[in-house]
Amino acid sequence: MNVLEKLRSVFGDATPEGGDRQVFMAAVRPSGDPKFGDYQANGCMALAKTLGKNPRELAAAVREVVDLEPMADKPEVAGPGFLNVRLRDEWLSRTLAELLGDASLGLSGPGTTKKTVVVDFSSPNVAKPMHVGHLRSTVIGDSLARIFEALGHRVVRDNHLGDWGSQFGMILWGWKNARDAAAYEADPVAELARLYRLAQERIRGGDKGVEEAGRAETVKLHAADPENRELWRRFMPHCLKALAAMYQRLGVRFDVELGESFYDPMLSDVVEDLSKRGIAEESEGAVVVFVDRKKAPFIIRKSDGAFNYGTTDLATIQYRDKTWGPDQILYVVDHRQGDHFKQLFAVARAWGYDKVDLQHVAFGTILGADRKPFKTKQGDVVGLESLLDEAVAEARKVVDSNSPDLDPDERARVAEVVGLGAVKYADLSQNRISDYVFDWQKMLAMNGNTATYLQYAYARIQSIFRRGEVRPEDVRRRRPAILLSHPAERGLAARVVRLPEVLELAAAELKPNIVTDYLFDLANAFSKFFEECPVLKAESAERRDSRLALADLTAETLKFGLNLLGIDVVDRM
RNA sequence: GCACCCGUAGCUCAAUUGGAUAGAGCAUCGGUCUACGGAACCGAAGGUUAGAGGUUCGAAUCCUCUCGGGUGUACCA
Repeated sequence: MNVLEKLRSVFGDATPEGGDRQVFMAAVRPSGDPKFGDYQANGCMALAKTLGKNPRELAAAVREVVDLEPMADKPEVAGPGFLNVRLRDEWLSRTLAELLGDASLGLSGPGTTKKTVVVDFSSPNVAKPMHVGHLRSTVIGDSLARIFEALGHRVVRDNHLGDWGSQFGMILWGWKNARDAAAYEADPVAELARLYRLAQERIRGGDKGVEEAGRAETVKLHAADPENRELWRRFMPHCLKALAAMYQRLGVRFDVELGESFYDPMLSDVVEDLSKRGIAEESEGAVVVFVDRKKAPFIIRKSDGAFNYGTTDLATIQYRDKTWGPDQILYVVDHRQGDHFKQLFAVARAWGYDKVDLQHVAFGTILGADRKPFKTKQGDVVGLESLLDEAVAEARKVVDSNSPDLDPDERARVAEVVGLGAVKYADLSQNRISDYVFDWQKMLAMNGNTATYLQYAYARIQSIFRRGEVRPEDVRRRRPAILLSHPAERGLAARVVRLPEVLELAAAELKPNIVTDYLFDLANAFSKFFEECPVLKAESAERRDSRLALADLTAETLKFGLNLLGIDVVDRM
């Protein structure tokens, strides 16, 4: 049950004469301050102006009409015209009791209409090891996919691999001119990465020869040159295997991994169709679409006849629309491609794809402490593998010192879960468009607003059940009455029931940090409860059962929420 | 030059999109313990939301200008 949605509909029915129901509903929201209750309706002030009435009187009138039974008593009119709602304890108790046996924690209700969403994320270039820059897209995209799935939407996770671009031309050049056969034998991906870096360095150093040679290799590859195609086919499995290993460690999966190469056969048709419809035109030898005459056009065929990523992206939209008929396509990509997507979406709309909601889920570049793009001291970008290893090693130190009683295998497992959780959470708990300052300390932190804090709260709850020799399933089956006489109990209860509305908001805003904020708040409320309300030594059997139930619901919510962030929990840590 | 993004506590970030006294974490200082796990809890201090105007019941949020930073800007992806 989505409490906010329910309240919105109830207040919607009480919209004053002449007011906009939608606007009035949207003005219902959780209270920022508990002293104003649990939820508040703020629509009266805005309406008062358009209707030419006194906002407090309007609020008083709504108060009389609105029917909050049995969730709450009549709302309270406060300030200039706020309507404050406080959920009834009996209602909260009953709702929690229902949640107790519900594996979906209240998400399985009728809810909003289900849609199909394609999430295009991670999308690394193959043949280059993944680095910290790939983390954001991978982790944010995975989390958004999980959130939409949890809400019952149909999700297509698509890894749009960069397996066809000019970086392959550079590798081909490197292979033909500088390969180390033994190194390739030993570790193909490392050798290919070395060749790529070598080519890049030469080009950056002003070597026009390498630049042209690389481009020529790319053209040959695209033109079905047998040798280059053969090399591509040889390299790809190694590259994909290395990527798959990384995704497995991260716990990220895809439904499809259709790279740029997949769309290659469709590109000439795309250009032809756009030209035939008069959307594309020739300019300076290239085929382009002018989205805005004053600005640079969107190029779909270069003057040398080759296609570029804009063409591929259009073919991709066409394919996705045909294959899945999505309502929404999310592109989880660095904000520096904002202009590209703006143009791409405009061209797609002109082309007829005006029903699908195309969204660029942009995020900031990762910077070092010096505010320049993040590098190690050696000048290389930090590899994702070594970042994860570092985080896990850091976690291992803490586990070793705090829990020497766990056997080494289990400590290793806990360290992996805690370390990866820390890294993912550091990325997900902040979702600003502005650039992101990479900070080892923050990445590896395990105090405060971190995944570790949430995992710790979970482990403490499991510990209660272990110590009390109680099985959570038994508590769930008993469905004890939930007593909310202590403020900490009530605070916890009011948060547990918010999960569905939080997920809806996170999905609407495309912001996983809404989930992290919620979970941190929940864990905080639990810590307070844990300090102030003894569970196993509660003063009565009824109270003990009630608190066990509250603890179990909190644990299940934490586990569920962390899972939506791609983060695991452990029973002991 | 033009376009877009950003500027919030010492640092890293929130603020449910115009709501009530701008909140967290880290760092600093002080407290809590025979504990159902101290990877915790409580408290203090820290702010003219870059600056100046404007819009209105109400602005970190919207508008204008100024200052500062970032990104993009015709054949890389």
